[in-house]
Amino acid sequence: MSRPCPQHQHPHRLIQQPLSDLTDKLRQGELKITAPRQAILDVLRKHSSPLTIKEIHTSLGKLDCDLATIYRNMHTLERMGLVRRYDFGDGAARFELSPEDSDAHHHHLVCSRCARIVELDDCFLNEFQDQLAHRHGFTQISHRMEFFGICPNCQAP
Amino acid sequence: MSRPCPQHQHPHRLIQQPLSDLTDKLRQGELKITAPRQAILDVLRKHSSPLTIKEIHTSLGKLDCDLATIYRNMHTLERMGLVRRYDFGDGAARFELSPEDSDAHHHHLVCSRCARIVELDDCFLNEFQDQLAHRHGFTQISHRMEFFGICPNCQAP
DNA sequence: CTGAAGATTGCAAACCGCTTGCATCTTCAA
DNA sequence: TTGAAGATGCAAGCGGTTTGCAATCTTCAG
Repeated sequence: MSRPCPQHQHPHRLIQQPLSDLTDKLRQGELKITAPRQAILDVLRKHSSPLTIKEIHTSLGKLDCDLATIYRNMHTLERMGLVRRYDFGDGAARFELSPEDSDAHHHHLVCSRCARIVELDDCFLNEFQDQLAHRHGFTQISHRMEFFGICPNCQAP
Repeated sequence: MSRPCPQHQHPHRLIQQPLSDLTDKLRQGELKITAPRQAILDVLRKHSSPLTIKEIHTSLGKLDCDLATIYRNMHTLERMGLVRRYDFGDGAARFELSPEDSDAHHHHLVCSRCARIVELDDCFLNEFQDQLAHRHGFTQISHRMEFFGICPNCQAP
């Protein structure tokens, strides 16, 4: 199934692309380069796991823009493929930068107590998902998968 | 991976247990047998795929109980293991009767346009999930997985 | 460099699914 | 039959998210 190669454990997490890269992508998408936009992308670049809107907002610190602005920007950036949205079932969407390889994706192991997030290897479901689509006549197939449990820190001593 | 045995395609969908069975389970759980409770279970027994609270409410028809009552009951029934909760990411929880084999579970293929739901075979992730828990030191591991796509009916003609 | 067009923002109000406090009603064991 | 525990209806409230609108900012052609 997935390969537990240690070097591959967190491959595309700390995304290294220079800011100019992102700026270019914004321009390509006919998006204007605004302070909130840049700051949001900055925050996401600094974190390795998905953040909620609130977390993004507080991480913005000095540049304290409106929540509605962040919500709107996350939609825009998602539509452009720059960020990816996750839903861990606690009622708040989370976002992280898309990996450079836009076809790749991965899943998460989330602690139900402290919400610590472990990023897993690249997904191994693509082949299965294609079979499924074919069998049931579906197109534009995709999937969501998350794992939940109690992380080592949260297990009673 | 999963076996596409046609007879097994929708094995535990139409749950056949007589109502008295459910009644017994309610009693065991020290739950009182009330009209809304019975009606909700009735509605779930008549449907093969997960229903939202709204759908349950309108399906109740004549017995038009309060939404809060349904919400509260779904919690209770879930805690008792009588129903299972699903989250397809559209912001509304969905519920279906638990299969008789309470260890078994399955996943869904959901049409992103019309919300048609295809019930899939029993899950094949248990082994993988256990490996994952062991590798990362997590306990009480569980997972969610859903597939999305455009169903045959919704594909442009 | 400037101004106009259009995108973006902040603010406030609204929305939606869901939860909760409270008074009243129902169930069920004794 | 009766009363305690549990369940319901109603209305208010909550958290995450969306939206209408007027003001502001980015961009680019001139």
